[in-house]
Amino acid sequence: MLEKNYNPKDFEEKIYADWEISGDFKPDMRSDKDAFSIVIPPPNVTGVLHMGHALNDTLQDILVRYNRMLGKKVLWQPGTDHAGIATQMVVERNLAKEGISRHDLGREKFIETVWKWREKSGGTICKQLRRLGASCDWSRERFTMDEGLSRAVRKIFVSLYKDGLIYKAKKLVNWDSKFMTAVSDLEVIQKETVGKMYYYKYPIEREKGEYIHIATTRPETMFGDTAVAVSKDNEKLKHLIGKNAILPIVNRPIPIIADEHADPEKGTGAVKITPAHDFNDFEVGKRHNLPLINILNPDATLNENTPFPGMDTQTARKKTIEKLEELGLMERIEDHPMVIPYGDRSGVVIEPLLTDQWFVDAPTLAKEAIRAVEEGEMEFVPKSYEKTYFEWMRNIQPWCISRQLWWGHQMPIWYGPDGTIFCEENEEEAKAAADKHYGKKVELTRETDVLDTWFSSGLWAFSTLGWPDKTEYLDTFYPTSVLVTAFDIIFFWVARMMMMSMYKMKRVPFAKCYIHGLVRDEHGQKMSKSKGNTVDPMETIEKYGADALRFFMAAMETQGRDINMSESRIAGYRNFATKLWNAARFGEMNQCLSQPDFDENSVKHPVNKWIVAKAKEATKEVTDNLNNFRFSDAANAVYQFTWGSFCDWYIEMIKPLLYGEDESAKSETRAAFAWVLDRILVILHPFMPFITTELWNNTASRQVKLIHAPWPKEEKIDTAAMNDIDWAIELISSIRSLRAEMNLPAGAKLTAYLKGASETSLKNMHAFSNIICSLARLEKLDALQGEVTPDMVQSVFREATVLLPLKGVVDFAAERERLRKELDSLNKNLEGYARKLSNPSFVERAPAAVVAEEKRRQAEAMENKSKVEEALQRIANF
RNA sequence: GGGUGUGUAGCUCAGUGGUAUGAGCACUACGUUGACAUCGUAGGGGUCGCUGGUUCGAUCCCAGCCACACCCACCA
Repeated sequence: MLEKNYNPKDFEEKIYADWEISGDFKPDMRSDKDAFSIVIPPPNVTGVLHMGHALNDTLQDILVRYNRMLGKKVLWQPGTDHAGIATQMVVERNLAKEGISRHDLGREKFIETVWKWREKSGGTICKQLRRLGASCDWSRERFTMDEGLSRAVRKIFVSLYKDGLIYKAKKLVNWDSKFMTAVSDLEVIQKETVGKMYYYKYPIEREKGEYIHIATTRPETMFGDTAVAVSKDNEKLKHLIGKNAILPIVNRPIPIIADEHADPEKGTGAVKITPAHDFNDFEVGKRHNLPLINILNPDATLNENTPFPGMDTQTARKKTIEKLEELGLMERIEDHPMVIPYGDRSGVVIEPLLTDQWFVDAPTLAKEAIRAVEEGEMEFVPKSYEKTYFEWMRNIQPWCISRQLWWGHQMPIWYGPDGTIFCEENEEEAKAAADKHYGKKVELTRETDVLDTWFSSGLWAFSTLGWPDKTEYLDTFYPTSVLVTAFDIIFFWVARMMMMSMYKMKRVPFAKCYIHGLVRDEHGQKMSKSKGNTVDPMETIEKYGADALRFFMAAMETQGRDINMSESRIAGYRNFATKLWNAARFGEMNQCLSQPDFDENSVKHPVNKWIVAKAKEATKEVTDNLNNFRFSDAANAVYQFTWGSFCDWYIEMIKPLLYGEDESAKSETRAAFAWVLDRILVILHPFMPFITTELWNNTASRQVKLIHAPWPKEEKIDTAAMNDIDWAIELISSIRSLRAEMNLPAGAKLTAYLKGASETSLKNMHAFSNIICSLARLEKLDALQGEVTPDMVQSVFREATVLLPLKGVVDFAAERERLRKELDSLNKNLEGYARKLSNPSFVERAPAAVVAEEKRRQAEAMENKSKVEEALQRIANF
């Protein structure tokens, strides 16, 4: 017996454990059906589940469960990401509590500590994914730092290096002074701030009283200036070109050069050029062969190339200004809106810094990645994201992959005594290569830099399947079927996976890429810890059940839009689960048992025929929409059917049958009920796996587990049977509504009321009374088939127009006006139809079906016109 | 500066070239009839951002405008 109340906590975890223990998430490798695979976007090993994961993983689980029920070989490959900076940060923070820094431990010990930490705390998010119901094959769980994946990383790295696609270069990079590492462009967040613009002047060499006026937001960088640029078209300043300015305080002469970078309209028209600390200036420096002077230490304090070694930039800025003021060179300071780059993890200002770093030749790798999308080998859903992807890929810059961290994949690079680079997959090979190169044994030192986390993530689609080994899984599941991810990760991950996969596998990593939005708070604000508007999915699950949260995510997921969190809506879907639970209880109480040999096509009673047809219609809608990644439409179809058709109408309509005397109708109805409930459980299962499984297990003894139950194949839908009752429902609804409008006493029979009505009104209700008779039949629910026709319902509406004014409910004049307007509009339409149909080119050239449709519409409009005229006629009497 | 998207009921959002059968929540009235008050029945509530154009007909297509959001690049 089912419990009286739906209480998800009673069974969700138990059911999940059963699936996992029974190996229900593992693909059936012996099956000859198609493969379907998804690799999970690996959450950070430090992560805890947030609503974004809940959305992302719910969508994947829906696809995975649906395809599993289609009988395919399904693999959902799970795992976590080592998340270089994030993880190192967490562990360092823990150490700091004990007063230890990573430098106290040393590299090796520190890495050991990270591994230990991961053992202990790294599994949180995977546990939480289980709670959500994610049907990943956990036996295949991977971690980007696993030996297998690390091997893949080394192999790709060496291959890229040997193909000349990875190189070392001294370049200006984004430097994070907190972690003291380079970061990629993507890891830099630009933030709007109101800063200051400083105006001051540099004296001109050997020309007393002559100055060049400079404007800058960062005066302290002047010690790295190696030129001042002006535009050659700048009439006011071009006479200075070729002369030298004297850099104050340090009294270093620097040339005044002509460069198009200097915009005469901006600032003072003259730009100080600091090639080692500004990306634009770096380019100017290259054009003019300027020296590069680095003025910063790795921790962003000034170095010995400045008068203020060891000082942080803010203090140095003040000092510089003071000095300039003392020298009488400072002119003014203004507020200035500007954008300052910050590290996305560290939150500190990112400094452009000149260092040796390693780069991937992204522009070259991007070519194939672009082509694959252009030629449709990989499709974005929604398609509009293609544009974003192309835009980024076509303007891609070399990707800085080296990080001066400890936690991550150490680069497979060894240096010989003279600095010669040996890039091999392991130390032995590097040594061998070095021996060969030098003709003798030499000592090698390994590069200490580690790789950007996204380097290993880029290989995820094939490294998790066993590459570089040839494995059955790689063979079966690569390329994967679809990648599901949020738009903010397109550049970080999707683009890199595409590049890496096209490079090494020569095939796309996934056939489709479904992009969803972000989960925001209920007012559309981005969720963030600092705003305090985050909602913890675990708490939501605790309160409403995982099914309710999942269904919410599915029902809200319309392609390409962000989702606003709404607790009331989640509660609504919990209520939906309750509704289904109670419907199942109703079935149980009425002995509606699933019958194995039941043929749903053999039902006789109109109500049963109707619900069977409706169930098939809903199935088709769910199927079609899931095939097209239309999650909300799919979820709504099953919701509407279950609540709107099955619970609201079917159950009410079969009560007289179940409580009645007709035994054959009764047994047919019981079986039909059970069949429909089973159907609901099947098509709802991908969305609400827990409650459906619980009901499946408790309403009958089953041959198959619901998780493996076959998804219904395409079915013929008896539309005639469906229409009969659909019309009846519309009819009943309209009559109920009418009753309310007429203020009938509660419980009064409409027929009784009509008996008491005046002759005149009854006269006008000829058609209406027909419907009342139909209603009477309906309530008995016999001989229903074919009794209620669209015409009857039409007449209800028509007659209502007349009836309502009678009772003073509707304003007569307004009603007349409305009808006149309708008549006008119909006349206009009729003109249009007539014109179109008398146009020879339309009649001759348009497809026959279109012309027929036009004629049908014309006929319909004519009919409507006469009805409206008739109504107007009648209304005229009142 | 470049790009993308959004503007529909009180709120959050679906949707469509043919009178908006819109959904959930909120609201109002009535109702504890034997699945369900985590419920039922009914109701109120919309100039579908503004202005033009195409069309017999536009909320939907096109153009312009207004407002908002996001992404990319830059600002000495």
